[in-house]
Amino acid sequence: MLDLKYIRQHPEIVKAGAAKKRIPCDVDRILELDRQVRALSQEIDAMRSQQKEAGKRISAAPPEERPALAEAQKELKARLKEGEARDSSLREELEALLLRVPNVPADDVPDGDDDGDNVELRRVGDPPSFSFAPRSHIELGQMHDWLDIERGARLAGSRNYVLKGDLALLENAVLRLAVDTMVAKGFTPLSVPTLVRTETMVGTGYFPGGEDQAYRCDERDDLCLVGTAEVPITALHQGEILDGECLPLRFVAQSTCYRREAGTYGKDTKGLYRVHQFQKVEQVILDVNDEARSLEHHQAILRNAEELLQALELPYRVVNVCGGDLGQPQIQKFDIETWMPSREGYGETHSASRFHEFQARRLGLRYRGEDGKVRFCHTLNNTVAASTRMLIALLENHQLEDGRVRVPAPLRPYLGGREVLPG
RNA sequence: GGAGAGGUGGCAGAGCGGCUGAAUGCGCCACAUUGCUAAUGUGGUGUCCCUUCACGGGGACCCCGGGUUCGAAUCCCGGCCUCUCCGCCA
Repeated sequence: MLDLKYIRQHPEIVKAGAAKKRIPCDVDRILELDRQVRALSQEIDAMRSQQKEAGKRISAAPPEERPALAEAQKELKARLKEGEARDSSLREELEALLLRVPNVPADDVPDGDDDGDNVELRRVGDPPSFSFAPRSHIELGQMHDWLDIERGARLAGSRNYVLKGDLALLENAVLRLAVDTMVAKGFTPLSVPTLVRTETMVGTGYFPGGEDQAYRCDERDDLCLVGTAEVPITALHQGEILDGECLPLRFVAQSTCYRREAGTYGKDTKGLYRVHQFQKVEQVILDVNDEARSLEHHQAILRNAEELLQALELPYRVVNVCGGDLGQPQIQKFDIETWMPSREGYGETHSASRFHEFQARRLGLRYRGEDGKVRFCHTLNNTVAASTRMLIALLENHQLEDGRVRVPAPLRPYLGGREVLPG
């Protein structure tokens, strides 16, 4: 959420930002409502002040005079009530609009309509050139009885799967490596709920707007399954005023991620690329309200992911996501796309975002600075490793001619020292 | 799931329906005093909105949302959460 004062002072910047993101946003209506709310609240405050004065006079008056004085206040009470009703309906409309105002993208976010306009920043590692016909992760999975998509679908519907044997172990190995790597960098490991209140989804910017992408409980429980651990981690300290001394907070958590993938029918229907449930290790940073530090963190969390990919010997590229492909909350986002031979291209595996105070403002996540002032935090996050897409990349990039798969060195300790799977 | 208790400022903990944005203690900050530290004394110590060039002024907030009342932290209803006991269970 943007500061209403900021919108009031810089309406053109907000409008231009929304246009760059291709997100419709009626800034003028917001400004109009803001004017009305402020004018009305002045009236209401004056009436309340009057009412308080009258209350004091009544309490000071002799008991026999009180009924008459109280009677005289009834008209004011009625007017106040009417004003408050108008006030709350205006505020309700204003709030609903404010929740949908997109964060203003950074200047170096490229212009563009969709992911086709994202700008490649760098490529690291060369896609493998095979001396044989490479197999897809699906073929490799079936060949070794590692992957059961038919039964996954029978259990849980389309876009579900079962990992078996060494592939199940490999999943755990990648996740553990990811967590351990981040802990070694000083991140605090968390184990967090994946079922959260709707309020938490709103606070992190997924709602309103992303309802179709989330699984929600029925009306008995006001709970949603998260699509990423970003949600519970970022919201961990919602509603708090943190001691500035304890910042930055760096967290890492592995969680199951649930995605409805509404509107993707017919897209990436085969294999593990687009599924309803997977495991992911996520890194989140909460820090003071400082642009320079935010930028540093953004580079750091991007680097953390790149280092992991390099250690796993996976070729990837980094793209600067364009305006039209950015979500509502982000200031800027860098995606990492890892080479996937079966796609004959790069597939998104990581997404590093910075939000400025957008999420913190919605969450009521603040801190007290050295000067004693209370400010909203800055938040950032990035993937460390998402299970299924990492498995695709590992199987397909490191496959051998006989269908076995080479295990990159950092994963071996988690697989009993094995250098090749199966084996 | 059944029965009870409770949610007040950084923490602990008072609070008759008006004089309570809130006693008191601890913590914290400033100043004073003392070789240093400790101890002691004095003062200060919430968040947010509107308004003002400024000094200042007005308002909201005692878990959240409704209600009663001229007036609610205080009474009533609903929700959320915590604790105790019983039941059930990984």
